[in-house]
Amino acid sequence: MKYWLMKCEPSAYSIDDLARDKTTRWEGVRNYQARNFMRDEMRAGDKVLFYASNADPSGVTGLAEVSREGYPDAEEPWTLVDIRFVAKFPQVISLETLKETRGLEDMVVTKKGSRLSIQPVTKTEYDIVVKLGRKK
DNA sequence: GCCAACGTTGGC
DNA sequence: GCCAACGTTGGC
Repeated sequence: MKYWLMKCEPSAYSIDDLARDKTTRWEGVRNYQARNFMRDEMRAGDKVLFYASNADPSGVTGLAEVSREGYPDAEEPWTLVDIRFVAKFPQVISLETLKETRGLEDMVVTKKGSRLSIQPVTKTEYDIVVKLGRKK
């Protein structure tokens, strides 16, 4: 079981869209490192922190999981996965909060200049964010 | 294989 | 909307 953070601009696709659709094809990733994670490491059932980038505020808006493992995009040489809606947080866990939270110091998304749209997350980090997300 | 130019991402 | 940081491209 692995844990991931997947970014998307809410103007393109939001947690509400995922809640409505239940599952979606994670199309359009055009970065080799992110592709390699999808192609080589993601497994069905892996847990996903759904992150809204370029948002107000940017942050984790909910949870998802991998519902279909990496399969080839129509456009070579890219890969995609499907993800399934799990939960929407009652409030966004903002990037600022993530940066201030003990235990998340090494989380990729809190690092300056981290543009990778699919990032590995440790179980510890995942659990901390889920705990934050469940708080009212 | 270097690296300048260019395009994109994403916080602010 | 700005622009720093980063990834990619392509000439050499």
